Amino acid sequence: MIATSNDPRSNQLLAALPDDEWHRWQPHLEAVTLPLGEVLYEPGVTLSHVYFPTNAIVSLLYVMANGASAEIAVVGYEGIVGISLFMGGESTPSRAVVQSAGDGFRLRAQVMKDEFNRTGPVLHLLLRYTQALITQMAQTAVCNRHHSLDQQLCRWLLLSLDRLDGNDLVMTQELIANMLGVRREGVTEGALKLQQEGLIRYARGHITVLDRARLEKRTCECYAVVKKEYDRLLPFSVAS
Amino acid sequence: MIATSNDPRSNQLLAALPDDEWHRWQPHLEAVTLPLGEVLYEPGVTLSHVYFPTNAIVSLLYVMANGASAEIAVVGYEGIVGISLFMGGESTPSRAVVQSAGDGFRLRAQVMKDEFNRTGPVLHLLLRYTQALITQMAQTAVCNRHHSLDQQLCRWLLLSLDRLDGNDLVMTQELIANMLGVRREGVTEGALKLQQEGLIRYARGHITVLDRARLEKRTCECYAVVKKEYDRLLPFSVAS
DNA sequence: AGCGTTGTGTGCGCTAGCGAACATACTGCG
DNA sequence: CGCAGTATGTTCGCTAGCGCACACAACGCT
Repeated sequence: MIATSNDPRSNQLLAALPDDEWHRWQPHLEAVTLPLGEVLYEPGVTLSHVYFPTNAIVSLLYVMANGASAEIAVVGYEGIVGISLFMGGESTPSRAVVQSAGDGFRLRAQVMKDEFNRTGPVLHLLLRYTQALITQMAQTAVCNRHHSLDQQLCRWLLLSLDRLDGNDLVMTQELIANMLGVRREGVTEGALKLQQEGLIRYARGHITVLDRARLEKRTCECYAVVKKEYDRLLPFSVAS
Repeated sequence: MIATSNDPRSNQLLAALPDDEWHRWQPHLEAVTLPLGEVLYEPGVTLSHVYFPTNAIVSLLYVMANGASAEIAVVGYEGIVGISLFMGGESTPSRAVVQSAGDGFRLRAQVMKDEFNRTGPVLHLLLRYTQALITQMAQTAVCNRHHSLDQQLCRWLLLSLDRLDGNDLVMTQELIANMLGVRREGVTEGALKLQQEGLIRYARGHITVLDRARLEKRTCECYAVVKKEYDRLLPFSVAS
């Protein structure tokens, strides 16, 4: 479902642009590779670009004063990184980090803002996307409050999988722990159970999902809520 | 800082409108009283109005399948309830409930959308507000993950206090527990400590904050992050 | 005055997840 | 080949918060 070449239209927001907008944007789109761990923006820093991942995944993380962190939301080929640019704040208190290496495109801040301010269909597309992102954040808050590490791990795997081509993810338990804001040992335990029951297989930073359906059964309602809302707000949205 | 009469301009978004917008809006603004517990919108239901609280406070809550709940964000005289209307989704998976009785104004959905689509300064004002709200949600997620019930209680008291005139809030521990998504007994314990140390005084659904400064010392960084971001994005914003 | 309702206080056993320390085991590099 | 670094597995004691049960006190209604 994702084009394998690095086609800008692999990003579903770009793909959803009407033809005339698309032709205006195209010359400004700059292809970028997004290596694991790359920081696309830091808290409080004015953004220079917005990013449209194609086959990369970007985490929006909040890092606390003591270094502990928590993932707020995740953005893949269905979205855009840097909404604060058109929302008007120019920066946010969070950090955007590449969670799964891949490619994407970017647009200079000024170009993005100019396009947004033309207030055609692009505006409504981006705002609907933003609402979907808001839902994801809200659900993350709920999930952090009420659900078990095991459930959250499943949710996280599913959200990542939805944004990837295939069933493999390159990801250590340590990194997952950072995203979820839990201990690495907790992730190890959860992953072990999943592996023993045959839902996933993993080894040294490489995870393969074997039984997606059972992952969905094990996770909390949060995954479905978010998925449904993305589907509703962005009809072209995330494949599963 | 808040006008005592029910003046629409007590709502800071309405107050921030340029004169010509304001004059267009004024005839459409309908004064409403917002009693404790009133539900302004339900998950998935298309909004009929947006609400501008003046001296009421509205909680955005997510209620799970099993009835447990968690507050996602809180809106007072600095904001607007029903952003999904102009964000394009028309509804959200969450519920808006009056957390502190008071007054406000509302605008019919169509009027709001028409105004938004004129895409003047109103658009940018509302989007900046939305970004502030996003920050609050993100920080709620982080706080739910990493901070103690005691800290969250302080944060909650402060956020509520910022949206009220004076130092009193009408609020039972049971309701606070629903908002925070914790047990009522936990809130009782936390509140007891605060009372013993002279930070607050309370009795049967009525809480008085005695020492705001020490509350701020006891809470986690989340409160300050949110406050700072509101101040930055909405320069007129929340008094303290 | 009496009574149900509502709000708060307390105790108890239980569990998930934490923090820390340490044990493997695989992998890539010199 | 050997070694350093990285990823995962395991243990142990500890604490916050949960679920449950119940006591009590204040309020407000008849």
